[in-house]
Amino acid sequence: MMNPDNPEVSERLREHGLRPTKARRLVLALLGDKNDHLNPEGIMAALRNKGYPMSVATLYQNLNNLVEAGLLIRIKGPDGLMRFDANLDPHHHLVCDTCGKMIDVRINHKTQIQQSAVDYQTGNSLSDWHINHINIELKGTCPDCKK
Amino acid sequence: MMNPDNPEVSERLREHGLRPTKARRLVLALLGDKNDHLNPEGIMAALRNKGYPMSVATLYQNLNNLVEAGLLIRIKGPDGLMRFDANLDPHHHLVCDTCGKMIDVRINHKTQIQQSAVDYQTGNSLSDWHINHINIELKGTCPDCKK
DNA sequence: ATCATTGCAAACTGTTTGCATCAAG
DNA sequence: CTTGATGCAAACAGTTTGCAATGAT
Repeated sequence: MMNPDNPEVSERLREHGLRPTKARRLVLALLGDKNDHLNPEGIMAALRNKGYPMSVATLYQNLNNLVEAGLLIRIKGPDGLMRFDANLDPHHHLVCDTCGKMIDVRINHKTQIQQSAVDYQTGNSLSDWHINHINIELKGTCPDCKK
Repeated sequence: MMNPDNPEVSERLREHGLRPTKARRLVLALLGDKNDHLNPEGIMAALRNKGYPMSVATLYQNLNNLVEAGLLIRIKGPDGLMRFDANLDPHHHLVCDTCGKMIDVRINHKTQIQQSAVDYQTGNSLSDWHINHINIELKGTCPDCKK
């Protein structure tokens, strides 16, 4: 993982109004370069393995802090558990039904999607709503699980 | 709600290999004609209001039975709680960020979406995956909350 | 009569909170 | 030194499970 002692990490935290404590630097450094969409348990396990155990309370508190500060995005995994994504650019996810792996994808058809969407029962357009976000989740089988 | 004593309800249950017990008929009848995407608590409340209280255990057991039997679809609400949908046709959802209302929408651009999707980091196509489901969630503000 | 279903209470899982100790500014 | 962060343990919410009583075929 990226070195949590890297001044850039502390910098980023301060820029977003958070004290650069050890716990935050560890979490941010771990998620910052990996793109694993870990859940809280996975984060704890990863940090424990690297010799930096952290209490559940601290982890959850800081995950909430980091999300509020805009340094992480909270997403829902296929199991319904929260996962955390350090990729802040708008993007979507492709999830493997078999192993749960989740990768980031880029999709460009937002406008068309929005235009083609109609109320399921009436068939009417949705122009009386104000749509501000489109979230696309692809599901399938990853290359490894296809074998 | 649709009459839970309607023979059609029992029929549907039997067709799907489930005994037409009172609990199942009530849940299926409630969700069958409404399109409210209720969560378990909401279902219990609705049934209680109508004079048919049901224990949590029974409700959850039966929701699982009905989903396994293919009579209901389990979806995740914006709050992360499960909700249940009796609309079995493929469709998507539009959720109000303010009040949580959730309506069904029809979207026709599956092929284009699938074709335009690329791995976020490599930019490569996803042809090494087998994609079998696309789930689109629109978020915004509903007509009532816009006022 | 048999076997599934109900419903209570207890277990469980993931997440949050209270509070005394500890660390950052 | 002051204020915020940590971590334990206890609380919490939603869901599941064990089991005796009950209901469906």
